[in-house]
Amino acid sequence: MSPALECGTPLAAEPLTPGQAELLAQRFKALADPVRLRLLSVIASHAGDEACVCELTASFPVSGPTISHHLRVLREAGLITGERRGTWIYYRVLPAALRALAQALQPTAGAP
Amino acid sequence: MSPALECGTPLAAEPLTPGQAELLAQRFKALADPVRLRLLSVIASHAGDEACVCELTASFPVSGPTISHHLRVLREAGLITGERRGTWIYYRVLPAALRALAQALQPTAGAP
DNA sequence: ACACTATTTTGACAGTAATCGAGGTAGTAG
DNA sequence: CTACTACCTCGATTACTGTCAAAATAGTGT
Repeated sequence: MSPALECGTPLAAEPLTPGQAELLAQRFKALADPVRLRLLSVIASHAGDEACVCELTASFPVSGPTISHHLRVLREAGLITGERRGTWIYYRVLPAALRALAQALQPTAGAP
Repeated sequence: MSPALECGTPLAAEPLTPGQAELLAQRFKALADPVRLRLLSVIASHAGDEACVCELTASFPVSGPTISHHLRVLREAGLITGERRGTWIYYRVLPAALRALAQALQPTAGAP
């Protein structure tokens, strides 16, 4: 899923096409939840740049299935990736995806 | 509303507090809609860095009230500001707000 | 094969958000 | 004051999203 991560369009340079807007909105929608933002930041700031689901579940006042749901949303948005090692599944963030979104928000990235 | 725009916390540096996450999510939620993203980009890339509502309404396949609704969401998220001049109301983006959000996404802004 | 743990999937429910039409407010012009 | 334009607010409808409990899947160990 999400073949190309190309959200590099600087929002303020020229009007987004409906397609670009749809794609960007999909990514931002994944960020538009406090639990998901915290999940992202916990994973990103964790030692080894990855975290096991069990650690995440323990850090939030929501049920396991809910954590799983949010991880899936983040995964399908191309913001994180998960890898199974034995009993546990470890998630890590994809920095390029975050960087691409940050770039899209940059006000007139290369304007004179 | 939204007294301080301080979203400068770099998501990946350390786990967000629930409060920070709530605040950030609120802003990202405003960006999580294709119409709003396009409104933002049309305004930002418009000559004079501002656009009249009538121009916006004409550029989208949605009704006037819907545009008005989206502009209100963007306004209440602190991303744009509107000013009445005679019959027309002109909106412009607040670049600092976008920059703050971009910064929050920067992966480990100043990590060694 | 069985029991046990870790994680996801499924199904249901409640709350929220996008959209529109109808009606209201503000400003301009005659 | 009336008519007209630009924009907003209100109320209703429809669609989506976050959440949980229950059940399914995957792996480990006995």
